[in-house]
Amino acid sequence: MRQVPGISVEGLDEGTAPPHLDPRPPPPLHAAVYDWHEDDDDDDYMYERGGKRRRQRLLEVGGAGSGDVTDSSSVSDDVSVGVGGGRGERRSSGRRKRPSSSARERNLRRLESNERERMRMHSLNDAFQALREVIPHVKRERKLSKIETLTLAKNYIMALTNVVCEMRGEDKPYQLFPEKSPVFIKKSRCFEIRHGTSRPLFAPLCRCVTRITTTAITIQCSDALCWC
DNA sequence: TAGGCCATCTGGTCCT
DNA sequence: AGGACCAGATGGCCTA
Repeated sequence: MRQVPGISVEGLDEGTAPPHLDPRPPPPLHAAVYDWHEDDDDDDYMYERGGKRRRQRLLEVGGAGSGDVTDSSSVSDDVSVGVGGGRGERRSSGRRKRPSSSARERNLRRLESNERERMRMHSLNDAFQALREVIPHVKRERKLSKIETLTLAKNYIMALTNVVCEMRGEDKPYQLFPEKSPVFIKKSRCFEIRHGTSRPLFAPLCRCVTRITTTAITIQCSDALCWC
């Protein structure tokens, strides 16, 4: 049984996530994965974008360190493919004018920025994982998505706050589980939260069958909506 | 096979 | 000025 401060939770297994869900980061990428080129006149630079797995494949196939990885499906020469841009701005060309610093300098700064961003996202994912581990939800045959994690955490906090307030004889501050919710959990889920209350409590927490007693909050779901 | 979810890259903007 | 933050773009993996 997993212990949560003040609350014990049943129905959570300690199984690990499937291999494909392993949150650990892959080894850092390096400059060879970029298909960026300097023209002879040293005025322009180009680079290729894409997902990590593709670049990892390119690393394996194209040879690390070559700095000249190519692919038949590569878009590095296809100027119709956008190259990012933030805050709603769209770029129509994959070829951009380089600023005053050299392409190599700029590429180095970009790599450093990428590394920092990766680390930032990894720490964010670590926080998500830590949150998943303290949220009571059903059997972990499937890892909670980020949106599910946030929604469940919010609802969990609200439900517990209501329980505490009710135990104190105060009004419950939160109206839980409105009719419409943007998040659904697709599989049937059932779990039980045990806590140390001294008197029975009953609360309609959602469309699920929910019962709060002196020792437990029991929630059973037979359909798609649960804690969302 | 389409859609969901995710990791990563990227450049703009904000903050210290 | 440099790093953090943000959101769009992209591509890979998985599941229904």
